[in-house]
Amino acid sequence: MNPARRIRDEIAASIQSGAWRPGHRIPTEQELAARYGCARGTVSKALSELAASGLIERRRKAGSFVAHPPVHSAVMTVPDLAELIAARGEAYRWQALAIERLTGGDDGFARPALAIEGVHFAADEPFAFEQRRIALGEVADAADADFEAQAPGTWLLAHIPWTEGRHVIRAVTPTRKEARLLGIGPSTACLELDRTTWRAGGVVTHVRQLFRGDRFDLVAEFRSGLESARPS
Amino acid sequence: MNPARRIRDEIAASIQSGAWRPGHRIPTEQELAARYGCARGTVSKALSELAASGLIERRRKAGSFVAHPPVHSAVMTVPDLAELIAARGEAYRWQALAIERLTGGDDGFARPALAIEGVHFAADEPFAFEQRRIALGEVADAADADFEAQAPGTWLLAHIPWTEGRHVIRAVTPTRKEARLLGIGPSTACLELDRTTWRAGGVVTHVRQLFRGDRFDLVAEFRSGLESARPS
DNA sequence: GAGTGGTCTAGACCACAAA
DNA sequence: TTGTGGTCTAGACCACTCC
Repeated sequence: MNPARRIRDEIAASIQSGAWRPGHRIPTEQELAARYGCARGTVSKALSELAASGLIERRRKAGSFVAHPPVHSAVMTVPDLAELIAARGEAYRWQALAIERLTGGDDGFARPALAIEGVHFAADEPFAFEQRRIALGEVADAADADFEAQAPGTWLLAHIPWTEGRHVIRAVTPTRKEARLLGIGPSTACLELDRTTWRAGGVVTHVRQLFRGDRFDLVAEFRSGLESARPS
Repeated sequence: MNPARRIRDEIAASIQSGAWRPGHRIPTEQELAARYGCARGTVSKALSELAASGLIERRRKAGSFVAHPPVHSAVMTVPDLAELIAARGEAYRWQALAIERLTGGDDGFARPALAIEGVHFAADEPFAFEQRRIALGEVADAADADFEAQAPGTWLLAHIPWTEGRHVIRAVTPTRKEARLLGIGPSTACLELDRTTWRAGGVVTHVRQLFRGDRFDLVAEFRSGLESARPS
């Protein structure tokens, strides 16, 4: 077995089993190198990985310590809707309701922009209602895309990879119009997902998606950061 | 500047700016070492960090390539409610409604177990309703804890650090009883958070929390995995 | 077979913070 | 001042996989 991996995993096991409590001091790199019979660089690599995963905290001169657990950091996978629905084995369809070019006005979003409204369908039933703005200053190509044929999220994913962003998730009661578009009663709870997406400091797009509460839920997982099996 | 960090950041910038598209081949470690005038180990460290953050993919003999972006992996912070409310500057209070020891029966949860129901208050108004089970086989100490005085989540966080788990988030309409406990109308949408928590393969606790939709929302952020500033 | 990443070594120097 | 982590080097060998 990999020496570095072995050191890393044994320490991680000591922490996760509760044998080493938060605040516990971990042996120094030199001590570990002697104990495992390897070079200090190898120990350093193992401890660096543990620190990167948040399990331990390292301070110069003081040493390495078991970190205090973060309150809860979970990884949530927010799929592209077209892929999500296809993965469920249902037919996916996007229907644009309105596409408008915004040049003036001020709603806090950059101009010029594209404003798009539409509905995502799964198996020919409404699944989510979407309202989006795209900053043409950041994504000039978007002006030529055909958002009647392709959902803007799918297009953006293919053309603007590696963005940063922020979601806000809440439960809301839909407006009458929204309930009608989603084919639900006016008091059915909906999950609202607000996502703002940046690249290099500039806002690329903002989208508000409204899901039928009875058809969609989000899943988030938290692990100790290690052995990151690829989420599929 | 750190050579390793400099290499890492320059490559990351090339990817995030869109100059290097997904699939683009990155120079070999040897080429980069020559270009930056440093040892191959330094380059290797930089590329390993990029690979760990998911920005690139490395294959032996073939080389390193810009990865295809994950659909969306966002990090969600799920705070301890006592801390969350204290951080808002409001008074926090926990009120237990029922505490029961389960020895028989079968609801899919291990026995013996503790079943707890209660309400979290912020500024003396109901904030969330909670139903929880704790597996006493995994957490024997919990039998002696005073869950009238302290919310079980707070106790568990202090006594069982470093767990793994899974959240399911959805929007629901509360039952009459739940609406009454939360002090809301029966058609106010609520955010439901179902969390199962493991340690070493065994389920430690399961909790269902119901939040007033008008008082609570979740935030999740996605970055490129680098320069992880600690979420506060 | 040959090129690439993966890992390890032994040593060195530096930066920083605690004592 | 001193102990600790942080980083870098030059070299070595291995493992994998594409050709």
